[in-house]
Amino acid sequence: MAAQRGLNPSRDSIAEAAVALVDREGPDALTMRRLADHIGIPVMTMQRTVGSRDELLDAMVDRVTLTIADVPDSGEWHEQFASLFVWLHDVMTTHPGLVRLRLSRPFLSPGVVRLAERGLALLAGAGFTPEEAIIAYRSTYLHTLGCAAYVDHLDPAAAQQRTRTALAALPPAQFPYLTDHLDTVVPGVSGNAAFEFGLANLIDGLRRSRA
Amino acid sequence: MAAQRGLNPSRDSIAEAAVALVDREGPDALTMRRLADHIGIPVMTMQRTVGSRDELLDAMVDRVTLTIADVPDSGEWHEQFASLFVWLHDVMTTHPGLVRLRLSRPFLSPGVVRLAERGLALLAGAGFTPEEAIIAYRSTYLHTLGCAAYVDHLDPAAAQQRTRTALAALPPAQFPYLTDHLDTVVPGVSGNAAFEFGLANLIDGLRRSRA
DNA sequence: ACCTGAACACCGTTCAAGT
DNA sequence: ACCTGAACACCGTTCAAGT
Repeated sequence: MAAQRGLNPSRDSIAEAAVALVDREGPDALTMRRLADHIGIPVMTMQRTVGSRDELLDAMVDRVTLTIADVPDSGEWHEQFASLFVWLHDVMTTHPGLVRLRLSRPFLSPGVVRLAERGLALLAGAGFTPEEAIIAYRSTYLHTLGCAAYVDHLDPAAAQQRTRTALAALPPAQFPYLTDHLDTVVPGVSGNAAFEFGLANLIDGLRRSRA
Repeated sequence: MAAQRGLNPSRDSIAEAAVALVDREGPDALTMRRLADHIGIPVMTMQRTVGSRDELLDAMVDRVTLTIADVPDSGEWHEQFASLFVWLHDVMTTHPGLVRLRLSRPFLSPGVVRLAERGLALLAGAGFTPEEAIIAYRSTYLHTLGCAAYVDHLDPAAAQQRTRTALAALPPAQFPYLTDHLDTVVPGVSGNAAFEFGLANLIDGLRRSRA
């Protein structure tokens, strides 16, 4: 936890500690002061190597998205295309707070740029023009991030309970469907199944537009 | 701007001022103190009627999503279904900071609940089982919010410039597609066209699964 | 030169003092 | 009882004092 052998921790190891902190205690727990305390260095020493808070968030995304190379590049284009976004969704849901923290700016980390290159190249290989490819890529990309952003981190049970309470209080006359199907609707708020369904649906549409 | 006739502003009028503040100066500008100053009342007076910061955010979403009744309920189910999400996307992109501020908790405002009721009822009418309907609804819903969340608020030009600079610096050998199609890719980062494309694509898939 | 403590200008919320 | 000022425990970043 503390800096080893008196050496100041690197940008990447600070980012690692920050990701661990967010994973453990949620996005609101990430403050420069608290993180520095966790690592065991003065705040200003950390500030010096990692820059501002926004730059720390960049470093966190950099770190977390580096593993894209693991996605295989064999198989049909649509299978590879799907794998890319399953990978992205996995990364973002194993570190849930992160999407929320970084929503304000476009992701330009090496891993994400490589994802875009591979995704767009796959679409080009399947016959999409650049204009078609960028829109197809973008809609799949935003679908993935949208689903990942809505996964509740620390307490999904509490989120479901809040939803259930709110829906159960509705007047059945105006809300017949929601009140009738409460037990089906409430578990559905976890976005995971919705992601897979939407991704398959989107990619099916892309394939069909090529046939 | 100031409270009229000595009366303390209502929860809704505080929310109105808060939405205006976020529209004008972005999500980071929304603090309890600054908002109270804008309205012209002491912070604690505001706190009293609106509750905590999280409850203020709820009030803002409540206010902004009230107009769903305007969506017409005639036409084919898939047209109505599409209109619901176009409406949601419109609302969220005219008040961009809001999605980001409220990502942490499920939207349970009256307008959003009514959206869910109508959307799910439309799917049920088209023959989807409850289990199918909730997943279909959820993926469309998250796609919409995902696209809306990534619209950059205050300075889309700056966001595009940042993207362009990052992509232009890539080595063409490893990133042939991105460097070749820079002028097509960069404008594509605005999520609007991607939203419409993805929505049509998703709904086409839903229709096909019913045929 | 490098490092970092102290200080600054904030923040949301509690708590108690005013009426 | 209602209202709200002062205080508390934070926050990110600047600035200048240390070595």
